[in-house]
Amino acid sequence: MSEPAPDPTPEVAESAPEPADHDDAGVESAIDADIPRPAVARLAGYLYVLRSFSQRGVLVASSGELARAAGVNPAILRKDLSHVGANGVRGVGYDVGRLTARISMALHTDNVQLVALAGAGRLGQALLAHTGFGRGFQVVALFDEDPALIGQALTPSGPTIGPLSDIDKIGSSDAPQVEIGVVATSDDHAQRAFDAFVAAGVRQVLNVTPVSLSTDADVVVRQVDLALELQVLAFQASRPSSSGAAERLPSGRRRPSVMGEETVTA
Amino acid sequence: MSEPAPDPTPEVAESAPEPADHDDAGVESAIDADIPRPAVARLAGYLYVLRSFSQRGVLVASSGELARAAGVNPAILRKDLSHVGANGVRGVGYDVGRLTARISMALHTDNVQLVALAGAGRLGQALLAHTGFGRGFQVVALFDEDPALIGQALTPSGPTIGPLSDIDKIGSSDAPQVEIGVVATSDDHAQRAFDAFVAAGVRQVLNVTPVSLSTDADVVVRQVDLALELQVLAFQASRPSSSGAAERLPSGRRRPSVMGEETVTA
DNA sequence: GTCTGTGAAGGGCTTCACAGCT
DNA sequence: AGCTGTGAAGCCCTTCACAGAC
Repeated sequence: MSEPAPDPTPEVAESAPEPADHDDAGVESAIDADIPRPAVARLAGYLYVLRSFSQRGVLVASSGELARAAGVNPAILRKDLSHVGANGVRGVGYDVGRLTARISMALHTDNVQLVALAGAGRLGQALLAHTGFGRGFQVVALFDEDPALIGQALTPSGPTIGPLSDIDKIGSSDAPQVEIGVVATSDDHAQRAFDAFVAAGVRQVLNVTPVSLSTDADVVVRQVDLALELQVLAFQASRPSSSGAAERLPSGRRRPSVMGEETVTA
Repeated sequence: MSEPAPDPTPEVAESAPEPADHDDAGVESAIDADIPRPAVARLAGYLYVLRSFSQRGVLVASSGELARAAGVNPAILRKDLSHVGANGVRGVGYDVGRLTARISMALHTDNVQLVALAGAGRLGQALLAHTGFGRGFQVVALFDEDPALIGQALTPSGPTIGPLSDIDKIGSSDAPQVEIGVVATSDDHAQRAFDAFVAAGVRQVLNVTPVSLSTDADVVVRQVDLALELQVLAFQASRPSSSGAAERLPSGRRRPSVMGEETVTA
């Protein structure tokens, strides 16, 4: 048996103006936050898959279909969904709209989170573009040390870039409460921007610099280093690829990981 | 999916049959590639820490110092270093220069790896800037679909941007052998760029789009999604911070993870 | 019959703790 | 005494396999 038409056709036909229909039939059970961290990362990925399914007009999907689209094992997908109290229909599958709503609620993506971004360089701008999607984030403050950038606005309706010394202003009572700070500055300003975020009361920070930030405060820091990912990839290149045969695979074999997903298809 | 040229030439960059027991100044012992994936990611991070130590004139560092700077547990740092055959001096610590060389060799960072980048937008440019450091990567090919970018060069000495349809040219014999492909395009071009990379013989791909790439070929794919990281961070925000007390910590308490490092300092 | 939900098994990684060298 | 290197314990997560609902 071979792969059932891995459609190399053009991407999603944009001719499906699918409204995001949120119909929850009394979804109420508040799920505990005892979701394993790797599962949280995967659940966020399922949201993206579900969105594409919805745009294609798919109303119901089985765990197998979702898993293949997300590049994970069907069993772990079902287990992940069980963490958010998903209600699939046996013998049928999952309702795409309802499942989307369920995961969004569990990940608190249904409420818009306010983000402050330190570092408006290329990486910061890339992040700004990716968050603007509709994923539940809104960048309400921008900071940078480049004099050419200070005072400008990257988006027509977006905030004006201020110097890093203005980070403390997001802690003032009249300013909107920023939930997440992103450190995308140059390496030598990363710790300083981070300290300012902490002083301003930000409790979660995404650090996209290679600098390891340190603090005494109660802050959750998540670090993503693109160059480090390249190094990890380069190392795995040198690993022997197991059996010499195999050009085709009877069933997709994937090896997922926390977030730096490693999908070895062999 | 037509392989223009199968890979009859498996290039074994390094073949080290037997570990050498004697290592004088010449670091020679070949370490087996049985390094756990999370350890590889941390080792790459240690390189960054060691570089900063070296710049500050530090010649010797203990596992405790290195671990604090890297934000990890001292025990796991020692175990990570044991995987690369590190030779620390008991009662003293590690020689910064020697340890750097040792890790670089183990991660194959001592040899420059050639990279092809599809997608020269903000994210691609950010990656380009980060790899240019001296981390052992060189971007030798750039591709994008934006007519305004095609034909231009982002760096004075860098390659000229070509259309995505030119990706197959990196597979030609006269072109330099690209080891790693990076997919940083818009979502609707990601799979296409990926397929082109695979057809051109690229065996490792870093995917920084949220699209889950699928293939039948023997390719290692690593995915990093910045927006997904934000969602994971936002979720962990809502977790109860365990004990209500704790403003100070007697000893650093860290919770490391694979790569999306989560450092809860409490 | 199909597909979900989940207990149980299995594996990998982190942490502990201590032996051993300097 | 101080610090490294490592076996062993423990934990978390993934995978398997099957009972149960439609």
